[in-house]
Amino acid sequence: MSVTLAAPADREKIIRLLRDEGYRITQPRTVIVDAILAQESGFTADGLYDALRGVAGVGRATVFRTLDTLTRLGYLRRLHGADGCHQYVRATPGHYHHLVCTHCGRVVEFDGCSVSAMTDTIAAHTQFRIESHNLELFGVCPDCQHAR
Amino acid sequence: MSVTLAAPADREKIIRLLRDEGYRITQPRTVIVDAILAQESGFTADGLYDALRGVAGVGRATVFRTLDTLTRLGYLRRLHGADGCHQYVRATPGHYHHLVCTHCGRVVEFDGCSVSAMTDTIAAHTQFRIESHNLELFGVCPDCQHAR
DNA sequence: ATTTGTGCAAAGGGTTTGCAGCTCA
DNA sequence: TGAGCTGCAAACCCTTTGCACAAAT
Repeated sequence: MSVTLAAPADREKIIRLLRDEGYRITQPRTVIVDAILAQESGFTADGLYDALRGVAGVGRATVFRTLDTLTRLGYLRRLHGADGCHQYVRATPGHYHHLVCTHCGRVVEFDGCSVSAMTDTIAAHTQFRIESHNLELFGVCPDCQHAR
Repeated sequence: MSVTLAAPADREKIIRLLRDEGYRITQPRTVIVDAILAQESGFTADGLYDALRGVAGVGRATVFRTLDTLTRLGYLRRLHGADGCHQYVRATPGHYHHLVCTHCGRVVEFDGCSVSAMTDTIAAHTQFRIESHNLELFGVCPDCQHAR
């Protein structure tokens, strides 16, 4: 199993991928990317929009469109569980599961070797052909456990 | 591991629990419970409202409120994955995971013995104290695999 | 020069709320 | 009878869309 802190902030890598995928590197997009990299934890689209309000004249639609793009590219993931079905977290393309600290919002990613073992078992029991899954974990990170 | 077809339809059990919890057994609530038990698969609040439209003068708000109540009592669960973040499925209180057929919508429940093994492993690796999780699987059920 | 992206404002979907009246216990 | 529940409609929140203009390649 591999476990990493979520999303090593790599502005250049994101911008390069955007360009490689045929997206233009516009001022609003770079501003939004920077704002995302500044987020300590999960965030909502509208929260990000508010954060940008003072800084630049970026429209709400552009925020939504850019979040969508980055989600498609794998640099963001939408979370659904616990509080709020509309949060984004930074992600590393290829890492598919998140463990979120419910106190400070810190996000840890882990890969799914044991997940696929489990889906195999369930497939055998149910005869379903399992095509996808959605797994999110919530808990308290070491720092927040000690800081009390 | 235990695997069951989701939610053996038990109208009386639900109504008894509602009463035990201090809820009144009103005509709209029973109509909504019946409508839920008639659902073959996942459904949306508004879909249920539409289904009731012709039958009775049940208001949209009441539908939402009742779905909320039944979710709290464990007889419904909200699904988030795949298509639509706003579906409900019938559930059995105490069973926490669902496997949904993406073709016919059939829902199978399974318990989480292997899930807790996995969360233990992840907790050991990350030092997080894991408090809750959200797991949904999507696939194709045996019937839909053969019917093609 | 072209094509893509943008802001704005309006529309859209889903859900919640306020409240007067109704109903179950 | 009275607390709890309801329907209605309006409000609300989040997200998407249409469109004329602006900016990146």
